[in-house]
Amino acid sequence: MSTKERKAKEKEELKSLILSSAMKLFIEKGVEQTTIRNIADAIDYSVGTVYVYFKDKNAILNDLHTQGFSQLRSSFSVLYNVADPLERLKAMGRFYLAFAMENKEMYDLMFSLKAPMEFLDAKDCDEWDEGRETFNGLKVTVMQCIASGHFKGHTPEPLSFLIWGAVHGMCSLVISQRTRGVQFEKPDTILEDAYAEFLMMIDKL
Amino acid sequence: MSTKERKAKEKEELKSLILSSAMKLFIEKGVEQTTIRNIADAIDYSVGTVYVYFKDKNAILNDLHTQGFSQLRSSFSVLYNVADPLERLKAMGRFYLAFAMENKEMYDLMFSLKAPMEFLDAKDCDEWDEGRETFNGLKVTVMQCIASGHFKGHTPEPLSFLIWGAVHGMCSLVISQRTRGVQFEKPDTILEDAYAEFLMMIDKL
DNA sequence: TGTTTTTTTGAACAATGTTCATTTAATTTG
DNA sequence: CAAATTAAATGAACATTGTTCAAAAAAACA
Repeated sequence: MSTKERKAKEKEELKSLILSSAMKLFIEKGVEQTTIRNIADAIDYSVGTVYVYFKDKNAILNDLHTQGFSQLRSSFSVLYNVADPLERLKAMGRFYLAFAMENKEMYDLMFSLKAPMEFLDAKDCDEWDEGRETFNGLKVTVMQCIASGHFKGHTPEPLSFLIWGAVHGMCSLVISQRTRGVQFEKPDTILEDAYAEFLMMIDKL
Repeated sequence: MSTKERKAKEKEELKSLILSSAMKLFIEKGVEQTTIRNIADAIDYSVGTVYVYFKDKNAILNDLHTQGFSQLRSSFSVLYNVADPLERLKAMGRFYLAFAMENKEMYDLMFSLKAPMEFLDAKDCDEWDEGRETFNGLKVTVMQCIASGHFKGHTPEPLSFLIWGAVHGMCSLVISQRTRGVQFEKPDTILEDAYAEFLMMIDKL
């Protein structure tokens, strides 16, 4: 059945087209400001078609959210060449920060917006695979740090969560514009400077 | 002019009524799920009246946001009795965490949602007074810690931002449900446990 | 070519934020 | 106190959303 295969491929392609177009618009004008009609217009299909391929807007958001985690993982993949766990941990932080700053809207979708999580509710699923996997990557590294003599007295899982929180927190404050008007002495480099503090902190643990 | 005063008071009261009713609904059903009609219904006024007292929904959000910072400040006010800056810093973190967990919707409004910041844009204002004041409280404490011999080698402002980020980050991940499905060994106490790690970390600086 | 299946369509619906001419109530004035 | 003026409250109406679904168009099949 050649036609069946071709049709399946075409369906996949249209689905991808909707996703990439949605992503583009989300990045350009923000998630909430992008309407289904916008997406439909951009790909020259009608509104109804979008709903053939996606149950609702949250489904699109959820797919994009998953895609974002792929990107993040692939950006992390280089790190598995770094043998020293402490160095790897530091690099992970740097990569995480860079990813967040280069993909602000995406980051928001991945770590802040409620919509993708609501989609999980909808198919009553407590599991959030992307999150667990990403966190485990961090936890493993932290455990290796402990195994090689660092972080004396610390417990791996809560410490990993703290580290995640620290890096995420700084990104989140910047992206949600809560650093605005705070009038830092050096506003342009505050993230890098704070990350330098983070590195120093890690070294003292 | 007694009538003028009374009228002004009545206006203030109705404004407060709208705000408190909105807050209640936001907490009950979430910010996005609460409509202006809901608010109007709750206080037995028409939709139009709400718009007499507030320019738009973001204006309500912004007022509530400001109110939230009052609350947070007043929760912090006890801390100025704590003479030792390091102890005060630790207590600030604890209070911040407690505030966030007890007022999740409010916290979201204060530190994550875009709407209150968009309102600032609307009256093209780069200043975000609440944020600056709250951050300064932290910075002053960190500087006192440094003055009394802690945090050697660290720079006050970036370090303060890192600390804010760490505590905020953990709250934000919990509130935005990104801890879900991560399957912590002890999910119920992860925040407290991570906070204990934070305290230990502070002590090592 | 005629029939069946698949895909696409866009008008229609409900819900939401928002506006504004009109009505209602309160206050002031003669 | 009655008329005139001012202030406050109203809710129908509009534009914009997400979403649905019967109908039309296109494609596949026989």
